Amino acid sequence: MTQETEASPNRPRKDRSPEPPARVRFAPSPTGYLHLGGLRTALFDWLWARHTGGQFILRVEDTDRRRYVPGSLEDAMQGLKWLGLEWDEGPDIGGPYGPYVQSQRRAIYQEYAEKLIQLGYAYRCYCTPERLEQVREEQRRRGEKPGYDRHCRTLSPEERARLEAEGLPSVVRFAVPLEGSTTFHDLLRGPITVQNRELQDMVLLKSDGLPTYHLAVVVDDHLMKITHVLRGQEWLATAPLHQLIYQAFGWEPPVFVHLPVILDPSGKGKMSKRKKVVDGKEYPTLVRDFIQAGYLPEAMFNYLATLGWSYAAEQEIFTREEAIQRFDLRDINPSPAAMNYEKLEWMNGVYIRELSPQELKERLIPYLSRDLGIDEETLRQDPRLDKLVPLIQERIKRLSEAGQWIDWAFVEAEAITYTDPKLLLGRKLDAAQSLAVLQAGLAILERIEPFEHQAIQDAFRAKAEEMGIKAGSFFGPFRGAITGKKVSPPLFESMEALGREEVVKRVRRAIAFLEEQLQAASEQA
RNA sequence: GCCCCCAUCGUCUAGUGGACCAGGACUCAGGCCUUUCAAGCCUGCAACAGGGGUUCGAAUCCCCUUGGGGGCACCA
Repeated sequence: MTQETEASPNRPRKDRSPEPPARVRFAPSPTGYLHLGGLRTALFDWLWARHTGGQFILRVEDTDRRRYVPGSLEDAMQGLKWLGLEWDEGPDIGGPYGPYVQSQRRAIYQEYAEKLIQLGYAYRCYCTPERLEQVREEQRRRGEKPGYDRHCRTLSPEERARLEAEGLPSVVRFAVPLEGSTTFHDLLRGPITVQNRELQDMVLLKSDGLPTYHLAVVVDDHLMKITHVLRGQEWLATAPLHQLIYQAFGWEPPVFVHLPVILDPSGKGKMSKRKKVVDGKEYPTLVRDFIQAGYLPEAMFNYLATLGWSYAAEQEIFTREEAIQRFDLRDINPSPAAMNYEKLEWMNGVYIRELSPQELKERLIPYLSRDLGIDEETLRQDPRLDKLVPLIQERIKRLSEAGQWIDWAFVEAEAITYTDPKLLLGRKLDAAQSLAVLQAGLAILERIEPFEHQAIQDAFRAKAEEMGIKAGSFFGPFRGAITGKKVSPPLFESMEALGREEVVKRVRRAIAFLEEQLQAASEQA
């Protein structure tokens, strides 16, 4: 047994001092169903929490009431649970820093917004959406960068008092320094500096009293003692603003980790939440659709972890525990990664083959029930399924493919049609020869004891040799007769699973069909 | 348009100045096995975007160009 040495390509990366327990959160907004990018962010969050022995927190960022999609929070929680990402604090289980739903924290944000105003880092703005749009329109026309013109930033106290007395609705905006620059640190990219003049006086508190993301995320991450903020790269541009808000409050910012976006399979463009169509093929992007398509959570876990991170130089397949042990935020690749569905499929196949047949059967049942129209309990009791599952285990890549491999076993003989004229013909055999083969085989099938795959196969091989026909050619007509397909699970095991009665019935039907064909052909001649 | 980020086979990646005429995986091609289809095994194709530096030495450090991505809301 070779010990893993320093020179091994699978050695752990750099020696690093152990990290203190981290507090990380996954903060979905219930504005749509959970998609792959969100799930990967959650996975990295969870991995880091578990690696450091810290906490993984679920927080709901529902501050946009207009875009709320009913059921999306439940969808996100289901998706996380499906992948095995259990959270330590969250809206459903509570925790020491609750509530974990932002819409229930209004008063907190208002208090902190007020504090910023008092400190001079924020101001009330009374501009109407119409005026804002007009300003942007003019800026665009002049070829300038569109943005708020800071009209209300310089209002005199008297003017403010007047507008306030009129009862005008207002928002709270952050007062970005007019000069200088702001530097924040991204764990993967190092220090990033931007000129303050590039920044906007973003809205912190909306006129409906709810905060925007910028205020809510800073306040909550601070109050909830979040140590590492993992989020999509789309937040990189506003990170300087967040840095300024931390500074204004006098708080220590967390470690920022902006994760690279996941690109669609073509490699160009972020994967959208909708199903992606590339080269005429439709790909799932929502977690629920991946579940429907029959991907295993352990395969998805493994695959997703390799999108932007790698376990070891020469090992693609690894367990949850191994991932936890080696995962390090510093090893995340900052460049965007394209989703590779073929590799996911391959990996899913690997995990399917690793399952015990019993386990696979259990996982297959919901899909088979759906696709075959048979209720789950009936399927569970059906002894044929126990024989069939091992036969398809190394043939399916997704659970949803099982139905089309074994549907023939769950229908009446009459439902098997032989409309494809080649279906019942053995390789290099004509109709008459194939008929003779079926008749010879039928005689065996009717009386062979026991009705088991090895015995049947031995008898068939002997008969084929006797008739001077290659075994493969001899078997072909039976495959067609019994399954109605050119491609099927191994023939003799399939026969055994179906049982003598049904097998004989189907072979007889096939013989009758071929006889009819030959009859019609001779009449025509 | 402006700002920011990124850059190794088609794709995911290993690689942190010499052990690299660049390793693994998916895909693809060929072969073996074989009752179809798979699975498995073997072999092969295939990359450091380009140009300048720094250095005895650069995939690795710096600059420019090019390409790709992200962002520019009272959305997150």
